[in-house]
Amino acid sequence: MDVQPITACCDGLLAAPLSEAAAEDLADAFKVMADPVRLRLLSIVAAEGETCACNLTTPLGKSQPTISHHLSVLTDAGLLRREKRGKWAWYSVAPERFAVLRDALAGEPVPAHQ
Amino acid sequence: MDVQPITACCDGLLAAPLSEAAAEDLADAFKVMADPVRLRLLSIVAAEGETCACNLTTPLGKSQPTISHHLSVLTDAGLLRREKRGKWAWYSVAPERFAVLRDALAGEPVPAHQ
DNA sequence: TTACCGTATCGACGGATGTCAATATGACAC
DNA sequence: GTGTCATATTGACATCCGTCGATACGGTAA
Repeated sequence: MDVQPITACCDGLLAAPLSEAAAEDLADAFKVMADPVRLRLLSIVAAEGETCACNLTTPLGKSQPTISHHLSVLTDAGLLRREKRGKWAWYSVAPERFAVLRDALAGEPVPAHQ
Repeated sequence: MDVQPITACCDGLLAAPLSEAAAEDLADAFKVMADPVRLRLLSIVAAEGETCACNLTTPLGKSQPTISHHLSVLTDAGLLRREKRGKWAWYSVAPERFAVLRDALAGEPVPAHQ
């Protein structure tokens, strides 16, 4: 109930002026990516495939509540999927979600400037 | 003296685990994008082409120091270029910089999952 | 049931950051 | 020179957010 739609935008923010609402949504999406612990969690889960949360607490040198918090943020944002099996929580990446951010950054074919 | 290099990463953060340093750099880059005012400034400058700062203060409903601050953040991050002509400051987008973020989000060809 | 374990939530703290009023800087016109 | 305008900087404030210890929840096993 938290996965924001990012409705308005998305021919790339460089294509046309963003509405206030669209800018808010996009900023929220980027905010999720704007933390080194979350980026490392994403990269580890992506590399491992489906990963138990128990494998994620140790390697980043953060406390268990902190890791759990970041995993929730990533899951709420739709970047990770969580599946509970018994007492373990298994995480995997939801790659569809990354396309939204990538598209927002597109906007131009990056011409060699000048 | 502020444009961070984002040295280590960049086959996409989904390709391989990020080092602590690479994650820090990438997170800093995303942090710049994680503000609605900055996103709107980027989109306006991109749409207008080269734009005078005087055209940017009014439409976002923020004070002149606030806009100036955000423009500096974007410029320091290498996303905007600033050129002073007389007493006016002209801004234009530096699209090369966006590729770094886009590449970091690539990592996978986004397979239709399941 | 009780005991233990993995995970999530709560509450509090501290640091980062967006914001604005006031001020400084620097350029043009007179 | 003085005055005015566009922009940048400073300083202070409030809010957001990453972090952790303590605790709660839920499952498994005896």
